[in-house]
Amino acid sequence: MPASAEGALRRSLRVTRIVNSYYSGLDNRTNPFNYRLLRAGWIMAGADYRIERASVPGHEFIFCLEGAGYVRIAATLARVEAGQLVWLPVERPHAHYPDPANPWDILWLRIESPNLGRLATVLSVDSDPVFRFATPDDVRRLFEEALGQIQQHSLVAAAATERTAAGLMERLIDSRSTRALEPAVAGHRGLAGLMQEMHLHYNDVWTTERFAETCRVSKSHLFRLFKLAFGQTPNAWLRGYRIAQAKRLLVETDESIGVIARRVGYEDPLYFSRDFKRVVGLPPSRFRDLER
DNA sequence: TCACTTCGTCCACGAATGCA
DNA sequence: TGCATTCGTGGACGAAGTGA
Repeated sequence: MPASAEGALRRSLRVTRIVNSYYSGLDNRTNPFNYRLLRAGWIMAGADYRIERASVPGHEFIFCLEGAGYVRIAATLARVEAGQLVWLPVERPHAHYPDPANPWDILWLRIESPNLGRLATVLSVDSDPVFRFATPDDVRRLFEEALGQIQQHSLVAAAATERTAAGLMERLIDSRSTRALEPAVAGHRGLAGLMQEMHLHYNDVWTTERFAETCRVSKSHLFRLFKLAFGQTPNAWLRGYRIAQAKRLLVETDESIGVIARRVGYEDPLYFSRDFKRVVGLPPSRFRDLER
């Protein structure tokens, strides 16, 4: 039996072991920094270990050391494998659990910061919460640093946590930056600008002329460039992002389908329903019922 | 660049639901 | 029971997207 298969089998038979689990000793009044590390821990999960919660404060970051697992936030279900990180905005209903055939070992952090929600939006965390890295060991070291800092309950440690959290954000942003794209589009400032505009103004009216003008290229070159970088057209990308935002609003709010359609950029609520069903497989109203 | 295909929007209509 | 509102479906047409 290969070593990797043997390791997976051994993990699938074990019971869950909480190796470390720490709480922060500093609250909002005593911690003057932007990032506040609320909790951190290390878990060697058994096959039946499962976390399912409606809401807790902050954002949770899980780094998979070995094995594999799954996370669910709103309607997004994602598989996480060794060396990958998953970002969970845990103020919303969420769940995470190991792959029973190969349960994961994870390091996890729960961080609170006023800017994390906006950053999550910019990085499309709702539609793609899993981050992959060229050098995952660097990310692992940041988690280990944070585990050491949270045990100290001092301002010096809180300051160090600020640096560690900022380093983690830098790596998350970097993993989704244009540097990760094909060489032909790497560093294309127009395309980077277009992506930033699309993230910030996804609910505006976008025409092919606006895509091209924002990217500062011709229409035909825009389609070539975009497809090379993302494997789809600008409108297809925008549609996926809008549907992801709509899923979130359907679960989090009581607004009507028509209001949500307009909020995410669909001028025609009827077309939104048709598009939603085509992408998700359910009409918006049915999706909302099931998710609640 | 251009011809062809696919997509997005609009309109009309019907079903389901809530309310007076 | 009738009316208003919300949501879903189908068809037509112009705009967007693709490939040579």
